[in-house]
Amino acid sequence: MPEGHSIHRAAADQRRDLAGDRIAVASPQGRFVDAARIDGRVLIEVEAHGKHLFYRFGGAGRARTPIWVHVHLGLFGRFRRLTGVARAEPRGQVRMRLAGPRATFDLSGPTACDVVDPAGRAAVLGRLGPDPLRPEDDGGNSGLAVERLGASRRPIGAVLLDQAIVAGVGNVYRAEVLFLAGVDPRRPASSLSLEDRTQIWHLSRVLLAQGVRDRRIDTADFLTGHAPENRGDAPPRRRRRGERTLVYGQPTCRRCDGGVRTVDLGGRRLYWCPTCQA
DNA sequence: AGACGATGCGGAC
DNA sequence: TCCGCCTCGTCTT
Repeated sequence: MPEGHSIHRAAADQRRDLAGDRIAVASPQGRFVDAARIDGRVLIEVEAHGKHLFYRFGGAGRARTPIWVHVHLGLFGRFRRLTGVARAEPRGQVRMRLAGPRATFDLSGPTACDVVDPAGRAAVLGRLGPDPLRPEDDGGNSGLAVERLGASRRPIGAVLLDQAIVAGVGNVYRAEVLFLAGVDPRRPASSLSLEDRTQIWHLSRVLLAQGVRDRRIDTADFLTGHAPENRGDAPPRRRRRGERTLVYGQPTCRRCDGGVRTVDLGGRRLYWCPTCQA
């Protein structure tokens, strides 16, 4: 699941259902050793930055410095939202359970789930480029993102996955963004025009926003003009697996029907259409 | 029942 | 550049 859209979706859900309440924090599986330090505090805020999630908890006793929990889902991490009778028994390996009066969220399989101090949080944020899903990054930093996208001679397909350049794009959205931009992922980033780089940033924003809104990646509508922003409030039709992307994981291109090419780039599989992305 | 792969990343070499 | 970690749904036997 987890590219930036999953993290922003989780932050919005948990902000809505948990923030402002006293939260019972536990680690049924036991590997979140610091759960007891957070248990019973009030959750003040949930922040998403790229693929990173931060929870700010209120002080306990004399402690004044904010205390944060940092979560990164990695490849396998996921949240389950539980309400009512379903809330009792954790299913599978649950690293962290956040239980408020209104809902419970179970976290399993994260790469990171740790208590950090403000300096620790700042260190993580310092490694991240602008996040297409953060409004202030689009307003104030889109120029920075567009500039960074062209600052390297590495292939644009590698640059777009670099969280220090743009924070939140993962392997699926990389393929889909470059496909819709009509850009060959092997091209050196520094050879792209300003228009290309601006378009890549813009598409990153629009496609990630689709994922937040629909709770899953489904870019098929962007080919037919039925993208979420044109759809009103109609709920998205649930497509079958394998029908939700234009090139990612596809044997043939959904636009021209030609063969999709793949190459392993840094251990990640990159998909593109050599005709539509010439 | 068991194998396999996945939307990620950091560290060792 | 490769390896290891994290978990679970899906596929194969």
